[in-house]
Amino acid sequence: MPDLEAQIAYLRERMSAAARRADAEMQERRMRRPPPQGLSLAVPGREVGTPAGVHYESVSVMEGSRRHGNFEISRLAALPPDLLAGITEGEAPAAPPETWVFLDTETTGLAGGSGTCAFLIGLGRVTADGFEIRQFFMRDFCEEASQLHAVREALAEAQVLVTYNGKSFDIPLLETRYRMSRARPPFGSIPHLDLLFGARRIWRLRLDSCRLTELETQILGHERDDDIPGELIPKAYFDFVRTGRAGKMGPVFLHNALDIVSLACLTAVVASVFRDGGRAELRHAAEFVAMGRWLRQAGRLGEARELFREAVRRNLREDLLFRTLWDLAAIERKLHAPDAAVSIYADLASCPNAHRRDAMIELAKHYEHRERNLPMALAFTEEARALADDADLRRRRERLLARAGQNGAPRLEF
DNA sequence: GAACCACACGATAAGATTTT
DNA sequence: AAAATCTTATCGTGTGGTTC
Repeated sequence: MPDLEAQIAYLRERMSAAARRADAEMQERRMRRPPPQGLSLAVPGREVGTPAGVHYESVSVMEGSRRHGNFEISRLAALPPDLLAGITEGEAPAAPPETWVFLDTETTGLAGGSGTCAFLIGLGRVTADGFEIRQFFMRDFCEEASQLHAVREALAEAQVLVTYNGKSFDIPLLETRYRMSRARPPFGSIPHLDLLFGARRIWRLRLDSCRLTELETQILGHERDDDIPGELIPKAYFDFVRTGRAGKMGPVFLHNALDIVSLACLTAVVASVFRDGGRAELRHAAEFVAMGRWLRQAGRLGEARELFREAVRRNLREDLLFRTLWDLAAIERKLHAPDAAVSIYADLASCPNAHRRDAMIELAKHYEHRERNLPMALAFTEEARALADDADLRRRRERLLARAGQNGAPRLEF
C-alpha cells in the first residue's frame, strides 16, 4: 500500500484546510457582526479577553440582607460545610458554602446533540456578605471558545457543582461544547449535585410540577414580574445575534440570575430536609408522605413510620390519606406492631376507599392465623367477596369452611 | 411428606418528568 | 426534541411455618 502515506498527508491537508476555513469564517463573522447596540446598557458588564478570544461578562451581587421570596440570602453563608457531603454524586468532601458553585445555562434550544450551544453560562457563588452571580455571554458564536475558557477558570476552585436537571441537560451540553472547541471539559473531578431529584422526592406529592420556577413561587414564595418564558429564550438570542439589538437580553440575563439564586436557596432547603430526615423542615402533610416513602425505600422504616403518622395527623388530602394508612399498616407490621396494623386495617375496612377490600383480606388473614378465630376470618372473607369476588377469595372461603368443619366448630353458612 | 400460605427480597420493566 | 434519572408495580424465588 504505497499510497498510504500519501493518503494520510492528503487527509492532514484537508483537515487543516477545514480548520483554516473555520477560523477564517469566524474572523469574518467577527468583522461582519453588527456592533451590539446597547448591550452594556441592557446588561451592565464588560468585554473580557482570554487566550481564546473575547466575550462578555456581567457580575451582580445580592446583599446578605436581601431576601429572595421568604428566604434570607445571609442564611447561605451560615450553612454547615458538610451539608452537601452525603448527597452529591462523587463523594464531596465537607466544604464550606463559599466553595459551592451553582450553574445554569441559557441555550439555543432544548435539543441535545451538537447543534445546541449555551450562549449564556451563569455561575453563582456564596460570599461572606451575600451571593454573587457571574454570567459569561457570547455576543456571537465566535466568542464561544473564550466564554468556555473563562468558565473553566472560574470553576477551578469549585468543590461542589450544583445544578437543576444539569445531569441530563446543562453538563452534557457543555461537555460537547468544550469538545467542539478542542478543550477538555472542566467538570470531570467536581462532585455534582443535581437538585432536581431531591426536590422531587420532597414535593412531588404536594405540587403538580417540580420545575424550578414552580418551586421558586410555591416554596420560596418569590413572584417574578416580567419574566421571559424559557421557550422564548432561543429566539430572543437569535434575534440579538442577527440585529445586534440588545433589548431582549436584559430579561434573559435576569431569568438566568433568578434561576441561580433560586437554585442556591432551594439547595439549602432540600439539603436541610434530608439532613434531619424531614422532621423539622416540613410543614405540609403531602411532604411528610413523600419523605416517608423515600425513607421507607431507603430502609429507614422507623423514621418512615414517624413521618407517615405525622402526615395522617395533619390534614392529608383524601387520595393520599387511604394509601398512606395502607402503607403505614404495612410498616407497623414489619416493625412488629401487628396490633397497630390491625387497627388501621379495621379503619380502612369500615369506609369506602380504594383499599377497603384488601384491608378486609388482611383482617381475614389476621383472624385466621393470629387470632385463630375462623368465624371472624370467614366473615371478613365474605365481606370482601361482596365488594368483588374472585378465585382467590373463593379458595380462602373453602379452606376456612373446611377447617371450621374439621375443628368441630359450629358450621357457618353464608 | 405433600400442599399450602404468608412474607421478604431482588431483579426488571415501564412510565413520568425536567431542562431551553 | 434528547437523555438521565427516579418511582412504582410486578414478577420469581427462597424460607419458614402450618395443616392434613
